[in-house]
Amino acid sequence: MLSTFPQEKLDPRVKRTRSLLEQSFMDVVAQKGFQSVSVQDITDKAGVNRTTFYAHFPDKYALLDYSVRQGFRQELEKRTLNVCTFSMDNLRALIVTVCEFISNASSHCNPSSSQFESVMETQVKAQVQELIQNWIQKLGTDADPKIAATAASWAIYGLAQQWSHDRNKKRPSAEKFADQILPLIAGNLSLAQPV
Amino acid sequence: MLSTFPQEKLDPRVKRTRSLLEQSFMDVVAQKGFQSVSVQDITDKAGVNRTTFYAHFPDKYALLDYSVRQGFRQELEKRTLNVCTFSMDNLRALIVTVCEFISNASSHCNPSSSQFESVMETQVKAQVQELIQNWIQKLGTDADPKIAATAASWAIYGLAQQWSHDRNKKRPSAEKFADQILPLIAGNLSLAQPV
DNA sequence: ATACATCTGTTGCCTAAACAACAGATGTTG
DNA sequence: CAACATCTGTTGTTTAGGCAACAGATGTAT
Repeated sequence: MLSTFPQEKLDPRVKRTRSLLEQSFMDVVAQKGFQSVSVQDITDKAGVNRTTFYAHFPDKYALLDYSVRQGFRQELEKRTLNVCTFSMDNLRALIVTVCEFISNASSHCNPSSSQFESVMETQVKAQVQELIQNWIQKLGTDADPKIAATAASWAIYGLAQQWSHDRNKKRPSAEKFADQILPLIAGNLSLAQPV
Repeated sequence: MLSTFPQEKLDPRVKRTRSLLEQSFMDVVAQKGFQSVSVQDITDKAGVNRTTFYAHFPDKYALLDYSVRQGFRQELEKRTLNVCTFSMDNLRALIVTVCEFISNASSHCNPSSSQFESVMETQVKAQVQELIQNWIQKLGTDADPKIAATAASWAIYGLAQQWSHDRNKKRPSAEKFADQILPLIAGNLSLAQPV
């Protein structure tokens, strides 16, 4: 199994605790909003001691980071995009994944603070970039992987965000939208000049 | 809060582990049947170390006991039958609970070994008896609580089991059936002669 | 302003859970 | 039968998590 995100073998207790905190965090944030949630709220709902929280995360902002990162990672794993090589179909699937992830997050989270959106952007872009860079390197073309991956990840995120903010009745589905911008993004990948 | 089943304040880790084992046990038994399931199967699915299992239960038979006991207890708690006094409505609700619990268990568990049914009978009857005995004692009538509760719990379980085994198209709903046998059971309670 | 409550990080001590490794039982397959 | 695998309980050691208690920050209502 070669994965872009090789998850080290963690103590089952650690996996369990983090998973409990993450799930509880999602629930309680959806209910009270991010800012007004306390560490106590999170650990109470998770059934975990408050001290244990601080053994894993410095504060609730770090848990926000972690949750978004894990959430997006799981979406990639669902579609096995973490264990594949480049293809137009996979690139298309990646774009759809980003669109839907942003869309779900902003609808599900209440109210979507700028805190939240900033973390979303950072984490999602970082993972998209890492994935694409990995694709290009395995292709062995003469494009500069870092340049191309950066451009593509920013473009994808920007377009996906614009799409998700679009409240127009005629907004296309995520799939249609992905088809529409696919050539543009693919261009980013192949046209990047090596340094 | 006066409850028939006062649950001591347990270490959250203990509650969590037992709950994980119980849930995993239900899943894996429904899938492979009780006899062919190993302790390893249970702990693997639960994400718990095998050694930890033995810290809580001597063997899988003990977990079967525990799971059935807890399962039925939770059904009682859902309907707040663990924190109430006697009334015809509550007695009716108790009968319905037993009927549905047996019915669900035998349909959900695959295949329902005699092991399993025997444990069901023991655990459910014991709890029904305890509950009814408690009701009678609080009433302060001259009926002998132990005698009456024993008779009633056996009668309820026997009738509920017969009802659940009934494959007739005209079998009444649990509620209708409870109405039907309610006078008979109530008679058990009031007519028990003191020693 | 001040008293009261709640939240935040942090510490030291204790207990539950993970893990590896063991011997013995059971069980299948050639 | 013998070789092999799998399961069962058990032990000793290490690590994560629970808990009580702390000082300081923030907040809020009188």
